[in-house]
Amino acid sequence: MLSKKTKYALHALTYLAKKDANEPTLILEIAENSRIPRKFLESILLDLKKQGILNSKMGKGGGYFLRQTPAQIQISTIIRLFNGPIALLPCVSLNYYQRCDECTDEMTCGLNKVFIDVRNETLRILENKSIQDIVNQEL
Amino acid sequence: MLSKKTKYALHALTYLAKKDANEPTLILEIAENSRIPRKFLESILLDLKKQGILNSKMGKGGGYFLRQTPAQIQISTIIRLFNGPIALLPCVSLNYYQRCDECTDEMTCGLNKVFIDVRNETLRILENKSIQDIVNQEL
DNA sequence: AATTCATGCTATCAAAGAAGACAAAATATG
DNA sequence: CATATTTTGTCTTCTTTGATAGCATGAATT
Repeated sequence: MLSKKTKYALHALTYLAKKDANEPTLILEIAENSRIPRKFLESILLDLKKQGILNSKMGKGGGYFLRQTPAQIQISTIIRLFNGPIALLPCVSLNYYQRCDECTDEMTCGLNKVFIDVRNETLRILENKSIQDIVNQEL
Repeated sequence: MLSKKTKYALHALTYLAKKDANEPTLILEIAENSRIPRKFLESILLDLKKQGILNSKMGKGGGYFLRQTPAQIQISTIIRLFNGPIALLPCVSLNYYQRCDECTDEMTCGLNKVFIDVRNETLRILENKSIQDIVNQEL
């Protein structure tokens, strides 16, 4: 399951995607409309900024706004960022690979093989979904 | 990601699937060969027994053995049992449904719609995988 | 000076992971 | 038949980890 953080991130991005990308939106506005704890949301938006997905402007008239188009922001990217690996086992993760302690030899591990397969198919699905798809569903 | 418990369960089942289903296997044998903490494994096997996937025999010559064929044991079943929902959001889970607090109206939530889609496709993959598939990979 | 983002720290809570002690059941043996 | 041995079953506790959330303070812009 996705963590709340991930869900909040997706909600916030969807909210921003529906607004004019040239007008910064206040954190507070996003927080209230998307029902996200304000302080928690701050750290989420900051992470998104560091990843180049959002940009922000300080001072009066400031706020956050999209730096990429909604169609460019893949859901898989957001999940990886806030939820970690998409793969179901560390030993089959592309971006967060880690050896399994139990497993002597990955070459002969049936679990490994089967879950590489699952990962590939899952990625095919998730990489075809973007924030734009979420927005489209809400119209 | 799958919990260790889930991974252990899959390993243990794979181990048992490779043995004669009529001869009970000792917990200790499974634990050592699959590198699973013994006591932790006990509780896992017990859960599998309660679900009708395994059966056990006490006393000398006792142990655990499969009650279903490896092909009958779907990986999705084991994941649900030890890892919880397969869906990525509580509001799109078939077996563990829960409303989202943030979300006023599921009908208009774009996230909901998109992740129902993801869930359906994920299930299509996982329900086609069984313990037999893992065993086959190891031969 | 007011507004807004940026950063770091702390507290809380729940769940996962692991291990020990003792109980119950089945079998073997004399 | 009685008892010892083997093996699973149950219960309890401990440690570790991660998610969630809130607070306090600093820095930048208008």
